[in-house]
Amino acid sequence: MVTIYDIAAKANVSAMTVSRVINNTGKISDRTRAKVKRVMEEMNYVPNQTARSLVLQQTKLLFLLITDIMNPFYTTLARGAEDAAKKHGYRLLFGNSDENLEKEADYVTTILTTRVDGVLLAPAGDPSLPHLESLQRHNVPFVLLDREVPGIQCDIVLGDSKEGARQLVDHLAAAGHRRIAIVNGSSSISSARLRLQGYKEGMKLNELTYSDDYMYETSFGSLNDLSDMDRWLERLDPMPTAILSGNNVLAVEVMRLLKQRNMRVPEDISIVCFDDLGPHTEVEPFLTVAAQQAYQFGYMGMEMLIERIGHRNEKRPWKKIVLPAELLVRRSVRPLN
Amino acid sequence: MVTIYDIAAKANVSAMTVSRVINNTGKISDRTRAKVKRVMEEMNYVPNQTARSLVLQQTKLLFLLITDIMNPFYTTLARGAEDAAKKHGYRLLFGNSDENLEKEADYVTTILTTRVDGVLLAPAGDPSLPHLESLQRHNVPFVLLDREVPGIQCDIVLGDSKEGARQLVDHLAAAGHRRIAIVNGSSSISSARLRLQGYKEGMKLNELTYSDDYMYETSFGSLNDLSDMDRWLERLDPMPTAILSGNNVLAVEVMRLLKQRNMRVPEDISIVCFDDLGPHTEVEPFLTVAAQQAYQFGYMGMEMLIERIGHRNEKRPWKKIVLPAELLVRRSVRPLN
DNA sequence: TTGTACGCGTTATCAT
DNA sequence: ATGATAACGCGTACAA
Repeated sequence: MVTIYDIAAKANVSAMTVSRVINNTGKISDRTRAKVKRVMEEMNYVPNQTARSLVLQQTKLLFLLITDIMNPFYTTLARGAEDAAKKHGYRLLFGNSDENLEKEADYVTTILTTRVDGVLLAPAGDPSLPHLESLQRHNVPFVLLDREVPGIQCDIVLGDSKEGARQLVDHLAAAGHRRIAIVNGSSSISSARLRLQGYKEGMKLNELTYSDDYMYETSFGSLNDLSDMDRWLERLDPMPTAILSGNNVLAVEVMRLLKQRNMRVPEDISIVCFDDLGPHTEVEPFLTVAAQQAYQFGYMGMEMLIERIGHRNEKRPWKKIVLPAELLVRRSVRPLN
Repeated sequence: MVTIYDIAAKANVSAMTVSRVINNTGKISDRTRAKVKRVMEEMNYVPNQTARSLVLQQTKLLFLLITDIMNPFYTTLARGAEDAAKKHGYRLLFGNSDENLEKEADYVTTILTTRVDGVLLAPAGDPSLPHLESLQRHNVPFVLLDREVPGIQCDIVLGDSKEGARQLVDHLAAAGHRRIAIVNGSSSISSARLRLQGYKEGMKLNELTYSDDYMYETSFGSLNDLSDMDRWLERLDPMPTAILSGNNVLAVEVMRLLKQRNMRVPEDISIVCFDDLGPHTEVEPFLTVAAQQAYQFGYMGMEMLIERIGHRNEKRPWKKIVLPAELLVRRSVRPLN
């Protein structure tokens, strides 16, 4: 490997001079600088970031941990995070926990041993607490995305889940729906809890009755097996006229199930959900959704993180950004009145 | 930061002994090992991968560079790559070139300075040549994905683009279509060239006439502006009855355009394309496609890469994997006979 | 303006 | 079974 010493020898200067040329620090005569640069070119020199990291005690590496790389919400978010990181000269390591605590634990180990400068992460849920405490213990700055974790104080970017869910219920109620069921992610996830809460409040405000039977809790990720949800739906009597889904992936699973049961959307049942389904829809977007600003989650979260890293010694107050969801009315709701 | 010296001091052993415990190398008495382990626990010791990388001359980092993080083909591929990397104890750095040569160049710089152990990449196109030569010059093992680059010998995973395109034409021809147009990615991309070639051969085999007017070349990424493609379509006389799209994203763009023109698919015009649209489709998959094994691209490519890294000194012959595309017949083609 | 000595945290080599 | 020393490639502090 070509090192600064090889350059130094060939250019008849010291390694220090080469270092200064590379980093544009200190005073260097134009002649020396030109000579060193020429030799670097000739020898195809590339600085060794590993050595640099060791001495500088910073890697210029950031880590983004998401929970579902197949979900367009997270890929769009990743795009925002990547753009912001790049803008500030950081590189981005990348992981996908699959809503799985053990995979998340593995990634935390990687994060720690890699000595990344900071972490942007969507935690798997409340049980992620020890993972986050571990990051804190090791002084790794992090910003949470989309989900709060009780017991952790930190910078965070959230969507307005409660308000968004209420809007979805309002929309359904305005269309004349009275029996509205909800399919939601795990109650160990703060955003799922808030969506449920917003749903309940929306029901109450619209003077609709809520029953626990009308709630089905599962995972936010893709489902391998729809039979359990099928049994839930089977038992409902009377059938709901509409279903609110806690996120986009679940909405698709619900539609898959309805299809199996030969029920049409929205003729037989209406559907709304949180999060949009990404730009690459085969046909005109169909689902009525509370769309979140996925790109902004990543972009703003990353800016917060880098800001925090820049002032890691000061104890600035934690920042919390709450992004509103936008109701996009499309064709998955049937007017009943 | 807690180092092996801190552990060593507290455990009354040398740093070397601590290192041996960590890496399970050499002979250590059970008593010493237990003591060292206990101290490591107490002090929350985490090995410093940076220092390790410097001395071992390997980072255990791999890099995946794709061209469109919003495209489900690539996210699925990424998932495969990640799974394979993890299985072998590697971590994965991640970049998104956006089909853009300059972004690609930036990432090559990152790759070089980071001293990753290997790279898995979908090149932006033939002009990526100098970037790949740069990797070769610096002895960075890499595996190409989806696209060949003339002038570069290396391991590679390809889809059978020619055969896939021919199948799509066959399917259209069998449905009675005679005027088939093609919307394709840049001809500087090998897979786009092969798809065009497969299309032409398919036309010939089915005794259909091909005219250059019926070919529209653009970028494989999302289009900001459909007006140019609109003018192309406008000029066609007679109108094609079907369009073959070079990939999934372009197919969606074509459908967006047709929608603007109030043309229905497949009633007014039929559409087929390369690549599927991912698992999260709002409604039942609609497009008839030549589906590629996206996950396998990533998984097998990663295994090849790691295999290559393990034998980087030997000069084994380059491997080339060609994955077949599978025709999935759905509802975007109207039978004309 | 340029150079010397040292340290970042770890592992390999050689010694005991 | 354990330890001392050097080395990985670079940047900081200080000296010249």
